[in-house]
Formats: sequence, structure tokens, C-alpha cells
Amino acid sequence: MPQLNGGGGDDLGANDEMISFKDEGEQEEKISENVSAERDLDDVKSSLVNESENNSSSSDSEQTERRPQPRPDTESYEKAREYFSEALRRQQDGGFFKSPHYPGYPFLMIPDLASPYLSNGALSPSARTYLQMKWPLLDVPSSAALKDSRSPTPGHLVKTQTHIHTPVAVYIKNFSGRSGHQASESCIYKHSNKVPVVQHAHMHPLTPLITYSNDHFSPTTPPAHLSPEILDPKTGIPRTPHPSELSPYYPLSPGAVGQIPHPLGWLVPQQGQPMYSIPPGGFRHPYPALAMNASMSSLVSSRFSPHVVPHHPHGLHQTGIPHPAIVSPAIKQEPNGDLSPAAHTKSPGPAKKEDEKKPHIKKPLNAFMLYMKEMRAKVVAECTLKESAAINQILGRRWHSLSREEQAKYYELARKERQLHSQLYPGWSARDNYGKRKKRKRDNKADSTAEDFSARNKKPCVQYLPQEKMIDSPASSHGSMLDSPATPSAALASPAAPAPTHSEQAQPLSLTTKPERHHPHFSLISKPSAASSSSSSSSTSSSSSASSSSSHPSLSLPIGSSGSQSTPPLLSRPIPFTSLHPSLLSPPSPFHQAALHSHHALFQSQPLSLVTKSAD
DNA sequence: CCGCCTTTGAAGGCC
DNA sequence: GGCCTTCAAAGGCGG
Repeated sequence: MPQLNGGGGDDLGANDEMISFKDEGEQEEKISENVSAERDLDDVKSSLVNESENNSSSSDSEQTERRPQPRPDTESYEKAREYFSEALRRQQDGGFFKSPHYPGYPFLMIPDLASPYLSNGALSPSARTYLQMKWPLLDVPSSAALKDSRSPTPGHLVKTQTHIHTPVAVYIKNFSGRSGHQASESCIYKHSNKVPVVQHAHMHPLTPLITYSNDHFSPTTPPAHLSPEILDPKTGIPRTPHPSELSPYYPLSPGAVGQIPHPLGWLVPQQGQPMYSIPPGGFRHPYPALAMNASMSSLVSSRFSPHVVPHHPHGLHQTGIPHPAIVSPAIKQEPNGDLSPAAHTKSPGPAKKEDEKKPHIKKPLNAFMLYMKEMRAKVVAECTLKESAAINQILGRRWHSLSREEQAKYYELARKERQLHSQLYPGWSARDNYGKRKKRKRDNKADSTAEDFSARNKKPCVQYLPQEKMIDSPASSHGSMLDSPATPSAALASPAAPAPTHSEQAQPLSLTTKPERHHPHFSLISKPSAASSSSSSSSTSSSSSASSSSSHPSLSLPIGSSGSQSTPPLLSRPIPFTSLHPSLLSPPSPFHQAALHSHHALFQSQPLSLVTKSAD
């Protein structure tokens, strides 16, 4: 079971240590190695053993004599060798390369890690693969990167055998495991574009992001020798796997061939798009910068700052890996994706020109946005809704129904996103994007009342009367619980909530959540105030929910039925979808879910039923 | 074709 | 520090 502890580190790498894997199933993945390769590497292995044993005493020259002569790019080999030597020492202690810095974090050894060299001095395929996974875009592993070999990486955690040949493939495996944990015990099929993707439940949800932590990328190009067969000979970019190798879950845009999808791309596969839309020509910014070490932040900031970054002739960094947060204004304004110079010069006015020159750096997604990205397609598929406004309402309620652990994952993801974003674009401010979207809603919101709100509804839809909301008192256990975000802060005050875990402490941002948002509409409809409901009523309601946890609020049950009395639908607006059943909008409370922890997977995989059941 | 709708969270500005 | 505003995604819908 993935577990977050309260590391509280600020740097990206620190998050890695907050995640520990105790899945013994990983051990099974320490599979037997290719026999022939082993044979080839036996001599090297023994030499490495000797080296590791006499590491301190043996001189460099002796080591040089013993091991195969490295090829010209010795530095990479040397560092890799050091790493593997250390790995070998660890492996001899029980098969796991246990991090000296994170002792409680056993992670998988690659079977032939100890034998990184072939007899001819070249890196073994597995070692290459491993390096490719660990430093997908690495030219020369930095000392920091080597140092951070202690950090768990997907490379340690994924099956290292056989068919994983490219970083993209590695990401796919990890990303696809993202949601598997919440859906089943072993693996699930996640449908994306009708194509099922096998997902391994034991993969930690944050794994994909770990991949992109500081430790695992370098803003430099990968060494051709590390994985020559998978690199674009021209660019040095890992090649794009054949479509058959790639899950539609992680599509690459046509213009992004050879590019690694966004680290959070797994969150958006449903739409067939990366998290941030990738313009046809790709982004101007190199994605590897996402992985810069803190020590490199200055370098990266100077290199990749939107205003400083030099443009690659093809609009890409030499790595060809863009950052998805950057959207060319021209692209936004030119849906056809015309990036020709003419397109840029089309608009008159120097001011506009300047605006267009500035790439539009989007805000990093917050936790809820990440959640929506991931779940939208699922909801769409389950209830055949397509209207985003309605979907978002459902997702908003589902969000509140998430357990703290699950929300914590998204808070953590969002935190990493923000960190990456801030490191990528140090000078960027959310204010920069002000005005890029048309001013909207404000007037409406300011003037809106419960009455004109209903009057403004133009679509035929189910009316959720404000009166119902007024009935919803803070004393309503379900209502208050659902209304109140399942924030750790609220949950901490709730004895009935799932036992506090490290995860809550590990998400500093979520601890500062506003329990209740001042919504223009909600403010008028007696939604329990955050302060009152979270402090006083949370304890009472939680206790009541604890007692009510015996009831099984699976989605197949008309949850709205139990809540319809005490917990009317919380929609502030009608949903333009007449067939929406309240159960769609009232998933089990986090406390129910907690009580039904063992049924969690069932709940998650339970399709939302549009069948209206008797409220009784 | 553009903006609205709708959700939550983050961030910045203002008082 | 609290409040307000804007934006982030998404896609149908209305003017």
C-alpha cells in the first residue's frame, strides 16, 4: 500500500522519499535474467564484486586494468559503473538495492544491474535500459543524479525485463499503473479510446511524477551509446515507439514525434491529449527541464525561461521535448495550428505582435483539475454526459467524496506540478495570464441571486431548488460531510474518518484548504460555513457518520435516497441532464468509503448507474 | 466563432 | 489575514 509520510521536503526530490513501497509483489518482478547475457557478463560481474569489496583500497589504475576499457565516453560509463557497483553491493545484501538514505525503502534491483558491462566494455542491454529509464535524457549523469540514485525511481519499480525499451514505454507502464491501484487488486483494464490498458494495481499513483522529479531527468541529451537503438539518430531523442507499442493512453501528437509525453500525461489519456495541449509544431521549451536538479535551477531558468530560451530551428529544444504548459498564443488563436510566419504576422498592431511572441504559459493544474483530467472521460463514459458543466458538477461532488488519501495524491501531484512549473518558469506569475481570457462571469456573479440564477437557466434541466439547500443544515451528517471537502484538516478533526495517515502530513498545501469556498450562489443558500461545519459539526457529523457507516452506500444504491431527505442535491445549478440520478451526484462519503475500505475497488470500478431506482 | 457554463484550488491584489 | 478575482480543463450550447 503506497504510503506517504511527512517528509515535508521542499525540493522535488524530497517527494520521492515520501513514498514507500512495500509491495512484495515487486519482488516477484525480480525475474531471472537473460541467461546468455548473464554468461556474457559473468566476468564483469566478478570484477565488479572485487571492486566493490576493495573499493577503498584499490587504486584507479588497478580498477582500470580489471574492468574492460571504457569507450571514449568514459564519464558516463564510469558513473554508471559506480552506481552499479554500489547496486551490486546492496544486492548482495538481499536482492534489493536499499537506499542508504531511505532505509525503509526497498526497491527492485534490476537483475543484471550488477553487470552493467558486456565483455567488450559496452553497457549491457539491461543496464542501458536501466540507465535510460533512470536518466532518460541524460548525457552524463550528474553527480546529483548519481547521488540521487538512492531515490526510488520507476526504473526500480517497473518490470525491468524484456519489452521495456524506451523511456516512453517505461512511462506508459508506470502511468498506466496510476489508476490501477484504485480500481482493483491486481490489475484493471482502463479504457482509453476503447483500448484497454492493463494496469498494475501495485504501482504507486505518484510514480509517474517521480519519473519526472529532479533526479531522473537531465536537461541534456541522452548519450547515444546508452541506447542507440531507441534514439533518433538525428536528434538523440528517444524514438517514438511504434504505435503498437504505445498505449493510446499516452499519445504523442503528430508534431511531437519523439517527444516524451507530459509526466502527467497519464491523467489525460482519455481525451487523447496530453495535459497541456501540444501544438502541432511542438513547444519551444525543452521538457527535460522539468527534471532539473535544484542546483541546476538557475541554469535551467536561464536556459528555458520563456523569454530567454533560444528557439530551436524546429521550434523545439534539441531534445525535442516541449513543456506542455506552454501554448503559443498563435496556436491558441489559430485553431488550425498554422504556425507559419505568415500566421504570426497576420495580426496587425505591434502590441498584439508582442503578445503573440510571448508564449502563453498556462497555470499549473491544481489538484482538482488533475482529478478532473483523469476522471472526466470515465464519468462521460459512465453517464453519457458530455457537457462539461454537468460533468464538472459530478466531478466536484466526487472530489468531495474522495478519501483523504486519494485527494492527497492529487494534492501531491498538483504540488509537484507547481514546483516543476515554478522551476521551469521562475519569473512567471499567474497574473501574467490575467486578461488572456475574456473577463467573464464577474458581473453575472456579482448580480446573481438565487432567483435570477434560476431565471438565467436556459437549458431544460432538473431543478435543484435553493430551498432544498436551505434545508441542508450543518447538522445533516451526510450533507455536511459531502459539503465539506474531505480535506485532511477537516478529516483530522474527525475521529470517524480513516485513521490519519502520513499522507495528510505530506501534503502541506492541502492543509491550508479553505473548507468552504465563498461561492456566490452557495453564499446565499445556507451552505454550512466552513468554520462552523468543519470545527464543530465535523466532529459530530463524523461520529454520526461513523455510526452510519454500517450502511453500505455503494453507487448501486440510491445514495440520494438516504441523502435526499437529509442531504438534498448540492447542485447550485440545475444540471442540464434530466436523466441524472442523484446517485450520480452523491457518491459515498469519504467516511463511508473509509468504512468500506475493502470495497473500495468495487466502488471505484462501479459504473455509475443511470437507472433510476426507487428512492425508498 | 466566441464566450458561457461549472467545478475546485492556487495565486495575486486589495483593504 | 480575509476577501475578491482570475485562471487552469473541458465540451456542449447559445447568441
